Amino acid sequence: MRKDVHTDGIPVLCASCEARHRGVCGALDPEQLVALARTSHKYNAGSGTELVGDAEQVDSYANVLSGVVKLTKTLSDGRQQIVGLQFAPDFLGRPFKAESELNAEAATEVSLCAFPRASIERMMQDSPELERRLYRQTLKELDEARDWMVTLGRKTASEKIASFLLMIARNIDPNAEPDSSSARFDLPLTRADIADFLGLTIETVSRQLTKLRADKVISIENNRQVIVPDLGRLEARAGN
Amino acid sequence: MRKDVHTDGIPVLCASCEARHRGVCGALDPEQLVALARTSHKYNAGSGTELVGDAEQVDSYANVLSGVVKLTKTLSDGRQQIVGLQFAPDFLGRPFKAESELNAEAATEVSLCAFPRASIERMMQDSPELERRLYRQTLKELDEARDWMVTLGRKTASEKIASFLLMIARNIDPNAEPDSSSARFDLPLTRADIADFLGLTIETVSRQLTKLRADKVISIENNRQVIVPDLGRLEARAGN
DNA sequence: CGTGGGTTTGAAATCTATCAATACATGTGG
DNA sequence: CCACATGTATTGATAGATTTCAAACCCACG
Repeated sequence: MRKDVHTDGIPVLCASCEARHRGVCGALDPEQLVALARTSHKYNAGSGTELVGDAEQVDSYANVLSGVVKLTKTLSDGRQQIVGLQFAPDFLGRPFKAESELNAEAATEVSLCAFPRASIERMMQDSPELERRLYRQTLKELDEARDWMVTLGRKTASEKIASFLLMIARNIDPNAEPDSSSARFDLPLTRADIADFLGLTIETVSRQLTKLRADKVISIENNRQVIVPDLGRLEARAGN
Repeated sequence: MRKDVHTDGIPVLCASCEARHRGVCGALDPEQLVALARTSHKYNAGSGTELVGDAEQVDSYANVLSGVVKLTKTLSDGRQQIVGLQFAPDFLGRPFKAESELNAEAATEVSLCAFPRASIERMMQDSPELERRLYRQTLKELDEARDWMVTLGRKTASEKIASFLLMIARNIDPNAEPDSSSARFDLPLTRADIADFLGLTIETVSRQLTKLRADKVISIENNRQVIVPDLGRLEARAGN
């Protein structure tokens, strides 16, 4: 008896995985997927868990299946900066380098699908399509990093906050109606994280959020749930 | 008669080109090099020349052969941020995207070797080695961008200046003795450019340079030539 | 009901930006 | 070769934004 053609040969682990479509695994044929899945394991990590340490040997990469991972760098005196946020179905890892230059930490509860570094690097040799997907994600991350440099270097505190909220809304509004003019979501970051992302202090973040609330651009429930009734008005404050 | 084996089949255009060794062209065999060279042309551009405009269709990429190219982004009200600097033998271009998201401008006199976008993208199909070199450069740029985000978000004005001088010293000290403890170079950027790179004003840049000079960490001749007698002392001010 | 993490709010201090004037370099023409 | 003009850089005084220090608040949780 013939199995459904679409799931024929797809590992159970991958059957319902978002990364198989939009993520890097989309580059793999069923055979390769089986090979990779054999060495993969899915796991969850609580908010705050360190996934990769700075200056640490990295021997496994992962796909983000749900939740948010923050990438941070820390100066010797403790000042910290978030240099990247990863959402599902992003690939987590820096090919061609055994030692991490940054810290990866779960910003929320996260679910990951991890596989040995060697598996991916071997598979990259065989599958130009896989390498190309990884390359494209890196280009996307570079675009995002450069956009963020403008925010860090040239925007005011209130523009930074508005830009941040917009970025989050675009990445995690669950009911992702393409061009809805409103949004509602849970902040995946604490005030301290937001401060580290924007190059501000906790207090400044709090004050600016309060101001946006006072101006009725957003409303906040339980310190976490954000409602943006009109994304256009928020965008007008992002200073682009 | 047999030609010298090392230059056998190498196009004249490429014979003395740095990009053929350290740059992306190093990925190409002589045959491919000939094919690419046929559609390439070398040219110079004076300081200030716009090489690629924001939101402009891009139909050619290039290698930087000498000089410095700055990549900038501008907000609608004119605030500007430099989001990347490219030195020889960097590759200039953003594969997989027809429209530029930023502005590329000659920061000094530059010499470039340009080729049609289509040539490279076609050649990437055939040569995984070429694609890999481009991928590696993108990863390097991403690493650099993330380092710079820390500088923009978390360092003080004087740390920013010290970090900037160190970065320049590492990239363009002509007599590149690997681990010399001193350096001497011409600043490739004006005070205004430095300000746009660091997210500061021109006055703050000037004041911090003056302070470094007063503290004898650097000396400056003709506003351009910088001498760093002890790179260690400069590094100590970069705040890493 | 108290404890503690995370958040908000307030007042003062600090850093950088802004505004304004002066100095310096480079290149031109007399 | 010098005087002048122009763009660029330095220096000074003041204003403003964000940080720092401190205290109160709020909620989730034991």
